[in-house]
Amino acid sequence: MPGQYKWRHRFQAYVSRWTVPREVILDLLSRTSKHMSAKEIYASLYKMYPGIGLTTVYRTLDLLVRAGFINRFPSGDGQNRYEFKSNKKKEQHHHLVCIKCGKIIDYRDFVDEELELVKKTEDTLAKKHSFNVLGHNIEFYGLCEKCK
Amino acid sequence: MPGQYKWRHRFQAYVSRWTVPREVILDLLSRTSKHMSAKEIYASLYKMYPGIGLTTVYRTLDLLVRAGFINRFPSGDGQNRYEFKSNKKKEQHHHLVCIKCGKIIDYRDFVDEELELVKKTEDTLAKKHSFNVLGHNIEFYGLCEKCK
DNA sequence: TTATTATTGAATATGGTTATCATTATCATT
DNA sequence: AATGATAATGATAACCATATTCAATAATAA
Repeated sequence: MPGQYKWRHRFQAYVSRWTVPREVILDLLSRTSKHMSAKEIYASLYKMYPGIGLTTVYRTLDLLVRAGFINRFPSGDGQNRYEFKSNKKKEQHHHLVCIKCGKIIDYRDFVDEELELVKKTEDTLAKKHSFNVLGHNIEFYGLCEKCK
Repeated sequence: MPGQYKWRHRFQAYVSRWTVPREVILDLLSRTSKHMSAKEIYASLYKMYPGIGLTTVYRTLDLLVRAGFINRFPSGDGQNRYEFKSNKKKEQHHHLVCIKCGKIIDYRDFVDEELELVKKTEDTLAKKHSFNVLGHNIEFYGLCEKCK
């Protein structure tokens, strides 16, 4: 089965047991470029693994966020969405969110400038406030073509 | 009473009636630099206006966000927080949020660079995706001095 | 293979926010 | 200043995402 042991080693630095739910959730997120909610992830996995529980999805997502595998960000409609954290610069992006229909567009404009500023800000804030900066959310919101 | 008619004119471009709840909620937010949740706003106002309802607080906050008087941002603990939107450059800032205790630090570093990049990004995204950009959220998150 | 115990998942609770609807208050008109 | 149309309010209950509880299950070490 492809990917079965793909993340195992890195994952087990954070938790002791490698289980099917952890495997399939991480695998799903690594394969999609969608920004999925917990419910969507659950629904998607349920087809192939009818035993899986929504509770476990929430728990595992939380785990994956803490372990740095995925990003969690609020999507404006009251729920969080999750995406695989890529370390390829090509795939780095931020979000443009429609507050009416919820559509999310990834944008990659000014990545270099953004990353530079983000890095600089992170370093400065970390020093200045003795903060351990773990990540950031940058998003623009407004009305998409259809909704405005 | 100070502030009683302070916002009235600008406000009434968006709604037809000027009411006590609208007055006091807007007034409270304009006076504090705290990032208050709906519940906190309700609790704070309840002392002086025991008749006020939580429902109205939520409704009014929503109104104020849409009318551009205040910013709403998710604070990581599942609830939203609100802050008065200043047009004084001196007061513009973004947030550094502790994911453990919820502490929020306003930072003002690199404001010029940030604003420039934000402006540029907004313009580009608006054109490129026919998006009507209404605002943005920029926040860094991590662990504060006490929690790390 | 077995024992240990981390992990799971069903059920239930929690907590922020929203919808409903009868009552009340604002404000243009008189 | 009084009236009346209706916008706005607030109590209640519903809703929905997420968290907690706990008995059952399954992953690893021995």
